[in-house]
Amino acid sequence: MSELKELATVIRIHRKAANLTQLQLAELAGVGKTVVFDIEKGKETVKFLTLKKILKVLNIEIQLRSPLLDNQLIINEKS
Amino acid sequence: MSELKELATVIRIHRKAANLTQLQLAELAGVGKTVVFDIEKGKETVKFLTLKKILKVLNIEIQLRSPLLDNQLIINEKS
DNA sequence: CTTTTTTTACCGCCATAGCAGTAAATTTGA
DNA sequence: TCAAATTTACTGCTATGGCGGTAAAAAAAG
Repeated sequence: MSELKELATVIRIHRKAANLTQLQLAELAGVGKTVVFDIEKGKETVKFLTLKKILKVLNIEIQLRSPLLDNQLIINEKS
Repeated sequence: MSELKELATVIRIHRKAANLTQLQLAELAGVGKTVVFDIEKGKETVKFLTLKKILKVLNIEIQLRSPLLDNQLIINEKS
């Protein structure tokens, strides 16, 4: 399973857990319904900002990790 | 400091640590030099795939985190 | 079963991300 | 100091992401 398939799955699982339809999630995130569908389908070329809007609604954080980053930086925890 | 400023900073720090110029990083990632500059400047509307290409070169991993996923991690942790 | 809801899919349109080229600022380092 | 390297900053162009509308599958509810 590819990374973005996993991203798609993670989003779908969280959306279901939140008891939201794709349309509801899109509206809450302030994006078009097409994007939610595309992301859950595994589209790789979505805008990072758009993805973040959706992840925020679902309370999913993006964390950057690397050998250099001992303290992991959470980059979408606020705003 | 905004989230994406942090992302910009993380990328710059890793790029410097790898001793790469923006142009070299762009070429290694297979993207245009403009994008590397824009991201390090804090541009919020970069494509997720483009960002991933750059992060990959710098050996930075994107990790999704949420209460739901954390529980899963803890459950599966000591297998 | 039938009806309702949700998902999948496709459509044209618009806004813009990404591109190379260029050149000016800035930094580096010899 | 001063030349080279790098970064910053524009440009016009092309490709495409995101949009709502629509409607057919698919799933859920009754």
